Amino acid sequence: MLTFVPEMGVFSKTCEYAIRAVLFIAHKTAAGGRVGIKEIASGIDSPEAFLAKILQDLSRKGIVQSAKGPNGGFYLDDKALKRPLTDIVEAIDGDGLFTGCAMGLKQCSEVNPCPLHNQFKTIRSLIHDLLQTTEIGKFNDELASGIRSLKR
Amino acid sequence: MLTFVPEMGVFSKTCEYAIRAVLFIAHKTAAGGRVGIKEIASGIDSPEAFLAKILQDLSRKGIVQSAKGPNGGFYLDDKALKRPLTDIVEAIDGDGLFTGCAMGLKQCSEVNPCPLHNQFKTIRSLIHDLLQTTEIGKFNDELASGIRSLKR
DNA sequence: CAAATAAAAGATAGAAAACTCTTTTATTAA
DNA sequence: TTAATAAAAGAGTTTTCTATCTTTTATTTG
Repeated sequence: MLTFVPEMGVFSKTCEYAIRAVLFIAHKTAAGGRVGIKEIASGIDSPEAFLAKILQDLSRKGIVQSAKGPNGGFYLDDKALKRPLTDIVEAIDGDGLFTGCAMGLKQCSEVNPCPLHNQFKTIRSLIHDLLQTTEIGKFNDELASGIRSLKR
Repeated sequence: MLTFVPEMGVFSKTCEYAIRAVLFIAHKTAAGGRVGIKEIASGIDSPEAFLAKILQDLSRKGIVQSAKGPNGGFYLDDKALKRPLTDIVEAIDGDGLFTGCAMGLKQCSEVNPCPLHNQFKTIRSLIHDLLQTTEIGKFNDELASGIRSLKR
């Protein structure tokens, strides 16, 4: 019997944590300063050690900035604040969501289309446009005021 | 280092195979008859044993019909041919794609929205509408003529 | 400089998804 | 009624993804 039912979100779990963490860092450090892994993990309700690995990765890729030692932590420089959400998604999940075939065909294209090719082309580009036109810093105010949530 | 880059399609791999297999069975048996697992697996380029498990599951759930023994195989009755693609997706992946939060929040809703709630509500319902309004038998002609592909 | 702090790095563990193999059951037809 | 066929069922294995733990490196402050 096939008993598993995947979570099947649009993004991987790693990517979900990544987006939440980056938005959390963005609004927490908008006025300067840094925020530590403990506070981030509890602020977005994620496993601390796992999130540490994810942020390590994002830091290496320049999506977030970090500093070691006392008063250290994660933060975003001005450039990072203005990056689109696509940068996070592509850093973690790659571009499969934007370019892949819904039915898993390797060579699905205009000349060799799967049955759902045209419809999903539209949907994929909607998702891409949405993420591409949304800057990381966009939600800072709504997060500060509490009308948007990053946990639960 | 985080070295993995998930495939991250919209559906699980199991579900991709399921959709392709069901559409294959639909067009192969539109004029009556049955089609065996070997022919289906090679027709959609999927691992045979794994697909057998998936079809077993779909058969139990009434999405496809099957018969054992010589001249046995899989087929679709009239009712099954008219079912929407959502039935396949929900049978395999559940409804997480249609109802879940893009950022993985358990209680994301109108009153407790994640930053992407409104935008993804639109996208999720677009995907649902598309699958809900598309009957399994819809592609039979295009598949028969070869202008749509289920492999590669 | 020593102690404390905090992220980076390395190594490993656990869970879920993807996939395989073997045995059993049902059906057909010689 | 036996042999052949083909799916169903059961019991794995492998791979990938998610998560944890320990050690190291860098930075700050007393």
